[in-house]
Amino acid sequence: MNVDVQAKMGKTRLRLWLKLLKTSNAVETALRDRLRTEFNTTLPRFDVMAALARSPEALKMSELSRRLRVSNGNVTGIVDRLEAEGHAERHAVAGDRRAMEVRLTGKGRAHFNTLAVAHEAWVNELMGAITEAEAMRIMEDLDSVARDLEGKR
Amino acid sequence: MNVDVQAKMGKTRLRLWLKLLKTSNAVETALRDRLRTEFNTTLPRFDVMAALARSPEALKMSELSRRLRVSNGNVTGIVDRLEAEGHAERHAVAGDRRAMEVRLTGKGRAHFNTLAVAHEAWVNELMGAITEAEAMRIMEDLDSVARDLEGKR
DNA sequence: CCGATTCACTTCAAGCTTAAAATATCTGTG
DNA sequence: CACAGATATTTTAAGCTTGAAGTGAATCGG
Repeated sequence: MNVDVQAKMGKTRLRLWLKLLKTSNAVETALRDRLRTEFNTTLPRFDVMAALARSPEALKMSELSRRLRVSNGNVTGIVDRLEAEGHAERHAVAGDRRAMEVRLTGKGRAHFNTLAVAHEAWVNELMGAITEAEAMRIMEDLDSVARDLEGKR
Repeated sequence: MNVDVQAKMGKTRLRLWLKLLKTSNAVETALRDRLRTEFNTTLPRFDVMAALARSPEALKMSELSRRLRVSNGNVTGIVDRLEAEGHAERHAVAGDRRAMEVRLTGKGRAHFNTLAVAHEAWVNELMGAITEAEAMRIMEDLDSVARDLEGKR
């Protein structure tokens, strides 16, 4: 590829990145605001609850950390708060005294169901400008980026 | 639109959102890591320096806050750190004793130029899986979402 | 069985982020 | 001019996030 074309491509990718970041920040901010004002909770807590709700089994702290791609210390703090709210609980793991497993309480599960319905509706509203066909195509393109990044880690 | 088709569309948008979030988090995390390990700085500081470098005039704290879409208090902290590093400086604004204007120092401007070159190369590398044509199309789609969101605020 | 290493988790320090309160200053109205 | 309200910024409290250090427990090679 000639040098000028390559430089132009580079600028296009940079613009795409800035737009991607701006859009996802805007959507994320809207979701955070609504979780806070309507349900007095946060996105990290929602994410942890979602991981727990999706799993048929209780999850160990380290497994939560791995699935959500956040540090162990981070999970400690979020689960502390979920526990203080009565939405999750820690239990000892039989056979490994180092480990703790986490599960939603009944109250936590009920609360999450409410949150999840609202969350899905919000996302639909916020991304309403995207059609099914566009969504499919963008997902394919993003997949290629994700696969690429996966290799780098 | 019939109810089933609508529900399916909703799920597709939710999946798109999750993928968008995952991809932009992955790219952002890679950029943060590199800024930290290679230049001992952070994305928020880079963003503030970029805003200052792009502007021909010094910017007031409130103008930085508006452009970067972050709170006033946030800008106070970031500029404090840039100032401590010798990369930026505050000056009184003639005619308004409440206001402060911020500008890059010579050192800050030189440092930013280095950062900006590396940053653009990193973005190109991380988003290398996207072609020019794909980039243009995704940007159009994201624009429609952004315009939509703009109206809501 | 013992010592070294790895593993699971928590704690800590530092930085980013926000909303809300606090300060100081400015501006328009009577 | 007085003063009410608007503006510019900083401070504060709370939460999220990370990397690194710390604690205790499991495991593995000898």
